[in-house]
Amino acid sequence: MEQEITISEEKIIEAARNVFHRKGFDGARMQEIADEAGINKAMLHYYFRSKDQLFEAVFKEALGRIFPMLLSILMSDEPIEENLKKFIPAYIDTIKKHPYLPGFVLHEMTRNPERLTNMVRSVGVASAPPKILQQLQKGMDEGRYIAIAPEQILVSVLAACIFPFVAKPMVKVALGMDDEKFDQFINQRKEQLPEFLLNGIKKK
Amino acid sequence: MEQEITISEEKIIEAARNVFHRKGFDGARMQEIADEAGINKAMLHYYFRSKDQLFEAVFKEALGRIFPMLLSILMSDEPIEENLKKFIPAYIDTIKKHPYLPGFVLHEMTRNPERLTNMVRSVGVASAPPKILQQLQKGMDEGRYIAIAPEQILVSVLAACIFPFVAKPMVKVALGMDDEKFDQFINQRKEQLPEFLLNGIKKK
DNA sequence: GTCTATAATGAGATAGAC
DNA sequence: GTCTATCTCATTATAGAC
Repeated sequence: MEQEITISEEKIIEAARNVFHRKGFDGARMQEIADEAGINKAMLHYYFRSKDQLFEAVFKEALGRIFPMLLSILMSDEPIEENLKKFIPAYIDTIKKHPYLPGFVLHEMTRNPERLTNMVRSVGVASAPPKILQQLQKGMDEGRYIAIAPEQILVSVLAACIFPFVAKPMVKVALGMDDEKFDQFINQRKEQLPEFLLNGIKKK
Repeated sequence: MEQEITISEEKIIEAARNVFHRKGFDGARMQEIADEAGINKAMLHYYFRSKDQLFEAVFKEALGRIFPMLLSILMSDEPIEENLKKFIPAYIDTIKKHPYLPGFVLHEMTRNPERLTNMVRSVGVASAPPKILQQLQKGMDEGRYIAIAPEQILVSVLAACIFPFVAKPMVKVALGMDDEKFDQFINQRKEQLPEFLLNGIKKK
């Protein structure tokens, strides 16, 4: 019997993830989630009580997928070159598996920024100064990197990884791609992005 | 009397823009738009007939703000250096005036990609090959630029400009900024981004 | 053109049988 | 645990007075 629970609960979460990721909280319908899970709408309430709580489960799961990735780049002890060459392809691969995840999180954060602030507060992230910023600063002081605020570089790195997925429809139209071409584009990006970004940091 | 029309209509559009940009179509409430415009809910329907049509007006306006900017970078005849140095600060300035616009457009495109496809089709954009891609290719062929697919560079440029606004809450938390600090961050970005991106393109 | 009141519907949530 | 039927409320949309 216990297995039944986990099976249904897992089916529900999976369906809810699909629907919430694509449509956001406001656009999602409990009926659609139930249909996608192949069960009855009442079951959603049996397991998760309300739409809010079901959403909360999906949103926390999403943060749980994103934050470790962010922290791994922010806090890595490795030199930046190795860090980016390892991190960027891994990051892109993870997003490929859940392509709607970044847009979902960004949209829901915009809709309700306090939720994020509260979560961070409650988890009590010590918010240590990211090591990657220190490393960038050091490289600049030593004249190896060009003089750009480390924060600007960091945001540009994340932007370069995440944005293509958030803007997929726009990219497809602007560059005349179908889904297959877009997938090739992402694979190419995995290879070429570290090179491009590192080249941007280094002094001539 | 005619003036009354345009005044009310303008007030409504402005209120609808504020609400739709922040909450998206699904999260927006006609009541909230009416309150924000300081008029009665019924007036919204008098002027725009339905929520769908009011949204359509706001969405078209949004595309009308974004596409000219995109085309101006894509199709500029100027050398890339001048193009980026002029375009990026101008782009960022425009977004600063409507900070929720990019997230709004991206979210609504994800929610309904066909709308975009249809619009582009109906406008019949000839979709000429972007000149900036040709210029990048030329620079590579001549050995001035590093060998990265021009499309990857183009998307990275757009990402670097747009992403900070879409991810504002995340950036603020990750880097411990308040609104004032974030504004300074954006101003700094306007100055430093062209430098960083051009450095990324150029060969050592 | 602008308002109040109300209709019509959609969606989250619950009751209760099995 | 799972389903059907139903309740309740929020929200879009309209009717009709002024």
